[in-house]
Amino acid sequence: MKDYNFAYKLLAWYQENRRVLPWRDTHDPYMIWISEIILQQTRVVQGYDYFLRFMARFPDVDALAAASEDEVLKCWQGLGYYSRARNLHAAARQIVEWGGFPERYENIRQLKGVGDYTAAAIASFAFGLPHAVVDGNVYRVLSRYYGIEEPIDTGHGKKCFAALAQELLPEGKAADYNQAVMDFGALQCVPKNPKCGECPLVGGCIAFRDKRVQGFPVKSRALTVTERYLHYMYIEVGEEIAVFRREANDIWKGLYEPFLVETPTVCAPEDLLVDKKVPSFIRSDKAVKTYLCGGVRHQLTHRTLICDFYKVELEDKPDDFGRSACWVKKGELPNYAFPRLVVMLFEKFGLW
DNA sequence: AACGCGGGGTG
DNA sequence: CACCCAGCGTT
Repeated sequence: MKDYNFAYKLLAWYQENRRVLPWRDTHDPYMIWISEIILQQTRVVQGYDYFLRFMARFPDVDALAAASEDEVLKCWQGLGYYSRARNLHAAARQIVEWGGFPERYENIRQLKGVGDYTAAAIASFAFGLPHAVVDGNVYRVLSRYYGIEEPIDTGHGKKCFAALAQELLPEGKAADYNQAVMDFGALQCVPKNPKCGECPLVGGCIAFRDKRVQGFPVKSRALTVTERYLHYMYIEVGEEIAVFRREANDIWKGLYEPFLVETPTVCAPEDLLVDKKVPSFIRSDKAVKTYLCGGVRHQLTHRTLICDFYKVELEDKPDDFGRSACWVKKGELPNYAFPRLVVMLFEKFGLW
């Protein structure tokens, strides 16, 4: 049996409390697509300025498709989850090849970087199609209201929530309803200390009735944080700095960084600057000086990066790094996309 | 099914 | 410090 009460109370709340955002009140699929990718695992306040800059720099899908991947990543610098930018760029070229933005859910869903959530968001917001979104807000709101103990991070759990969300979708109101649940989760039914005292749905909320609001949603496993040990070598010859584009399927793929030596465990300078750990041209002798400038800890969601920063002084460019270097003039460094950690190191040591 | 992927805000 | 955010792709 369909619970119309839930949807209509939510829609009434939304009319009074909706956020005004630049990607709302438009049906332009390009604008909606960009906003949805930016907002994956990213709060509105964090993505807001990036959205405005991105639209100014790449106003339509042709502009995005014509750009280089490096230009797109530069625009994305600091936002994180850089595969979003790479996939966005690849998808733009796909769209141009198709001759325009896809208008059916199945075709939208085929774009790189577009999963079930984003396909439903674009389909409903741009084209009014009846697909329910399921994001972190929806998991929290539905699990609390209906008291669902099914974990949200298993295949079975995801299916259950997707089916319920779809069933709750009011006919002809997919766009408003989807926006309503997400705003409700972001503003009212927040993760910690939700505003149950002034909630229009509190009368039917199972979690509130059982005084277990903070126990929802249920997750089956916890995040594990491990450490990585990075040693950056700032190599300057004349006016030029050696930087390298990360190509591996690892953190920061597609971004640039100084010469990196990574060790499996902590490693002090006297143990690092020996044969077989670093290339010979970095080891200090009469012609080469390598010295430690300092260290920082950098916290990511799932990694603690323990990072030392070295300067290497030498007279000529080494002929073999074992990887392909880009020699960049100091003043040109801001044209390259760097991880936040590298930006902070450059600032800390006054290197740009 | 489980894991990897950023950065920042919040209590 | 732990947890979460308009999730997705790979293994």
